[in-house]
Amino acid sequence: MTDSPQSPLWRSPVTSSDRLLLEMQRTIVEGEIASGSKISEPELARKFNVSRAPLREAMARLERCHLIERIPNAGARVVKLSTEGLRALYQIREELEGLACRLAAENMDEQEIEQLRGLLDQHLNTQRVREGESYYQEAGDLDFHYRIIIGSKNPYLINMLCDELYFLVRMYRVQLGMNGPRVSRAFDEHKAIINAIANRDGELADLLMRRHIAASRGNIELKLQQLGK
Amino acid sequence: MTDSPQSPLWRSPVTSSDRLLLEMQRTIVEGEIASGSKISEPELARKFNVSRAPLREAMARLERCHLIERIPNAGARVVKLSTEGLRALYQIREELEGLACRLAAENMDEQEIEQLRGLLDQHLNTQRVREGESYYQEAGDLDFHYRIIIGSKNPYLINMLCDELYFLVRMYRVQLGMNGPRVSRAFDEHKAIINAIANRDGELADLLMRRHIAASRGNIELKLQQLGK
DNA sequence: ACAAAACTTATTGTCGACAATTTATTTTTT
DNA sequence: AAAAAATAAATTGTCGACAATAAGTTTTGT
Repeated sequence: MTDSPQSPLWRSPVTSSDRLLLEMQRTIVEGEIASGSKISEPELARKFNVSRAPLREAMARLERCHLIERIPNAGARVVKLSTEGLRALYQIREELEGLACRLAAENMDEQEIEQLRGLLDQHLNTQRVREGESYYQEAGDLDFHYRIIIGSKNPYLINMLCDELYFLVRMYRVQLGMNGPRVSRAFDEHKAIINAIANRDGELADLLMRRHIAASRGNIELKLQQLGK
Repeated sequence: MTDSPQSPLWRSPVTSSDRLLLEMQRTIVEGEIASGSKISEPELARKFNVSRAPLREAMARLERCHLIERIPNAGARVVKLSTEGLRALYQIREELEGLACRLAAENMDEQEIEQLRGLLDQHLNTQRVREGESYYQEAGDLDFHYRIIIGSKNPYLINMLCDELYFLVRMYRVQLGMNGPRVSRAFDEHKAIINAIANRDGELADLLMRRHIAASRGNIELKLQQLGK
């Protein structure tokens, strides 16, 4: 129980179903397989040049991170994005990442905190160089959140957020094109959170992270409503 | 995304791996397969009279609810119970069930609340009849928590708590023999929580549930330390 | 006698084929 | 012609066998 080396995110993908999982996660998050479309096992098995055994194993893990939904004897579909789904997802995220911040303020060592600061500076630079490029912003933001979650040192929390929920979070952000004007504001919020953690003020870090995520949710929810649905 | 009919807890177990999952969950939680022992696929396949395909599917889902841990090409082991694990588990539980209470206060309809009250009365009776029988207390307590979680109406929350975390919770309680003197106190706490939900006071319900779970954790942690480890 | 390497054994991961179930199409009935 | 029943096609779930990897044992060398 000391650490959680189960998902292919934390170890190199040794087996064939590991590689499949990573590839399919990317494919679904990026929207290359349309949201809501049915998944044909024989078709995908041909496409990826594997048998159905590792494919089904990968699909079981895709279900685990809420990217597909399976019905026995009927098949699997890619999840549909919706405002209610986003709400439900971010309710959990607020709660769990708030907790992660509180625990990170207790459990992160000085070196980890310093690395976190470094990460923020680094992202500030790439952000200046590449104005408007949403990809870097996206990746940077995720790095930040991941490190804090890992800093909580709670294996279950790490597993739930990084291995399960975050793929859906990314899917919402990618498919709604998160290149908005929230860049610099998010940066300031990140900075404030780091300071709270460095001061070992878990309560404040918790509060700031909740607000940060709530703001992010509002942003995405707006986009979702603009797009008609 | 409206509801979550995926796990065999929410639909009747149609497939062979469904039945296997339910049986193995019970087996592990009750301790019939020793904590920490290795799981042999050929052996279990013979024991349950199935091929390895559905067995492996069931094992993938056992891993999801943290009852076993798998290492690629090396095999799977039943999880070991530990004080650190219990801590980590209950940290999450406090947070998520607190949230569940808050949401339940918003989203449960009058009928559900009434049923919840009925459940509590019913458990009071069986408890009086069968003094000291820990099984009924256990089942009753779980029923209570499950209903509130479902009352939150948040599919992700329901899935995470009922389908993933709660098996481990039960495993800790069962294997440490939770027949303690906390019976009547837990009953009063449950009553207070229901009242808060009925009054639509989500904040209070949240607080009371956190305390309730913290008390429960303290109880189990004590037992764990008594047993030497 | 101990350490390292080669070999043997056992377990896991993957494959192709078959059985069971669902979905789509055609046929029958009113 | 529309609805229902029967049939056909396709997809999912399961099986037994093989290949790849890891663990256990014996052999070899210093």
